[in-house]
Amino acid sequence: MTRKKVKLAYIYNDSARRATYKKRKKGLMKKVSELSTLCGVDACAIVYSPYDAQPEVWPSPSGVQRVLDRFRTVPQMDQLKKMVNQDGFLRQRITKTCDQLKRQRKDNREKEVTQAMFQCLGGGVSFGQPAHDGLE
Amino acid sequence: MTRKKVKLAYIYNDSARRATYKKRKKGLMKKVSELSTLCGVDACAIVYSPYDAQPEVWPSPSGVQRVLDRFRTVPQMDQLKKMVNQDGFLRQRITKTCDQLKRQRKDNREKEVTQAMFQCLGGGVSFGQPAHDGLE
DNA sequence: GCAACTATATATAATGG
DNA sequence: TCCATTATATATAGTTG
Repeated sequence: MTRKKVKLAYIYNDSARRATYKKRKKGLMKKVSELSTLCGVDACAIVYSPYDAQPEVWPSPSGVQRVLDRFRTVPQMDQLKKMVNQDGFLRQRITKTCDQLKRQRKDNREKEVTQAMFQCLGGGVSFGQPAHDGLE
Repeated sequence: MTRKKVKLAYIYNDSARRATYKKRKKGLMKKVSELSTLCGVDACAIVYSPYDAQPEVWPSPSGVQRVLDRFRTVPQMDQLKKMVNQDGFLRQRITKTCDQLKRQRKDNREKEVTQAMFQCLGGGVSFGQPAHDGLE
């Protein structure tokens, strides 16, 4: 989004992907915290990556836990599916997306062993914004 | 943050707060989806507010559920790390990770459905790789 | 309230050390 | 690799109908 308009697709270059990840994760966490602060809403974000041994979270592990507990009680999938099935345009879009997904799966399969090991071997605990318990 | 640099604090004016909420929630969801797509990471966001009956989530309810399940295992992992038996730990971790991977794959249909909705309903963003198998 | 529409603040891709 | 810089793409506060 800057020197050049980036294509919204998986970045295959390892170092470029990692660099982008670091920047965007930071930006995302900031956005969540701002939304929470400005509007007084309960929100959280969780990101898993091979770069962080622990998931990056906002606001704090316990804050996330609270939001998660709340989420568990809410059923909404049925409604979403119903909405989607009604729209032909969406369906077309989904079909197209599905093809891309297949290609991605193939790629992922090749990586998974390495990924699993990387996760296991990865280092220390690190959370996004430890000090701030977020919300309101 | 535009015509004027907004102070990062709760917006007391009801209508202004709601307007900001709507705009920023949309922007946040876009950011999460972009991070996930560009970097191939597993991520989710949940926002509760008085304006939406249901919590706003990304990517899909079940996708969020999966990330949440993963999150809950983290403290356990911390303890495991301190244990001495590296081999045992690694093996256990890999097994667990593979199981998660299976669930993720099974789940991708729903994920892509929600992403497609996000794209179509939310506006013109086009994803090159909407449903990613995550876990990298 | 909502959907544009700007004008501006921010986020960030590319670059250089 | 990480930082800092910087040029540009995006996000969004304020405004209007």
